[in-house]
Amino acid sequence: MNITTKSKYAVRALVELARRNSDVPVPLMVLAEARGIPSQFLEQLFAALRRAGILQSFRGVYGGFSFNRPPDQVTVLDIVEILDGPIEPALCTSEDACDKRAICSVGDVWVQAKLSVEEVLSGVTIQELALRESSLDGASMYYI
Amino acid sequence: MNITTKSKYAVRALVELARRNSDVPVPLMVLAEARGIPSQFLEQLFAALRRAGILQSFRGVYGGFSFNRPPDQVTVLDIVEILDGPIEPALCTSEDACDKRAICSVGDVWVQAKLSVEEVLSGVTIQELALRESSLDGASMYYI
DNA sequence: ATAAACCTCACCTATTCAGTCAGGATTTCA
DNA sequence: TGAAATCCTGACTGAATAGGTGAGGTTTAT
Repeated sequence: MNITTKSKYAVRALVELARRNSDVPVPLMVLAEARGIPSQFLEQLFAALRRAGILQSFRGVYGGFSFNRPPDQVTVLDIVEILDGPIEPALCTSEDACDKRAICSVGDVWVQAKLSVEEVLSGVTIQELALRESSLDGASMYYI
Repeated sequence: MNITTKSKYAVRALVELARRNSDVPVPLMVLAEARGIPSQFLEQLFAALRRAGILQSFRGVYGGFSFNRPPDQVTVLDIVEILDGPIEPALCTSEDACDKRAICSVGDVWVQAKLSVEEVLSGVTIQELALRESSLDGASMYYI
């Protein structure tokens, strides 16, 4: 299972959400347009994130989405695993996928790759990404 | 682009090849059967590896494959890149794939993940994997 | 009642994955 | 020379996944 545009879109939208006033829910349409994401596609992703406990949603007028778990406690790995499933570079990484365990040491390589990706992605939170963007914006202001 | 069974099969077959006498070429059929790989599928993979300069081939009776580059100079990353293409966890990793560079810092995360995988896979050679297997075999002999 | 939002689930098209098939070219040996 | 063993090539295929779209329903504020 790869990292697909699902995770990519979702992370972008979540960063957008994190940068806004967290007191009021933000309509999905606003996030989708701000980041150039097909809104009906994003609906699927946010529905999954809500079920997973990352987001909360409010229906009706003045409805929208907000974080259920604070964005500094949501890692990129969380999002990837919810939307794209566990990272498995080549199978052999899960227990019984390979029948040649005893005679084949190749699987270790893929496991190492998996762990390495997980370490990177679990080390970055949505909050951090939002802050990085803010500092980018700030920097670019000097050039305007 | 993910890491698919192509790389997985190819690495296994190459390890098998590395463990055999390198003086004579080994028929693909032998490697395929030793590792449970569909032989016609492996043919495609080995053809690509030959074109890429990893293997050399000999036709006819007593033909087969042998390494063109010594197996301690062939990394797992080499194989993956030849057969499955460059590792790109979510695009944004290549230059112009993302039009939001200036305002989006999310791409950095995927780049980090990519680099991290590349580091792991480029740190392991076919020779090393072959040696690991030999030591596994040796160890298991104590229990027979 | 109406409009703004979320919710659900089915559907769809293109691409990729994991092979298979058919036949051809080259080399060795009898 | 002919047969056998091996590599070589390109087309094809069935299944799954990726990346959405569409149609309609439910909840809520005004």
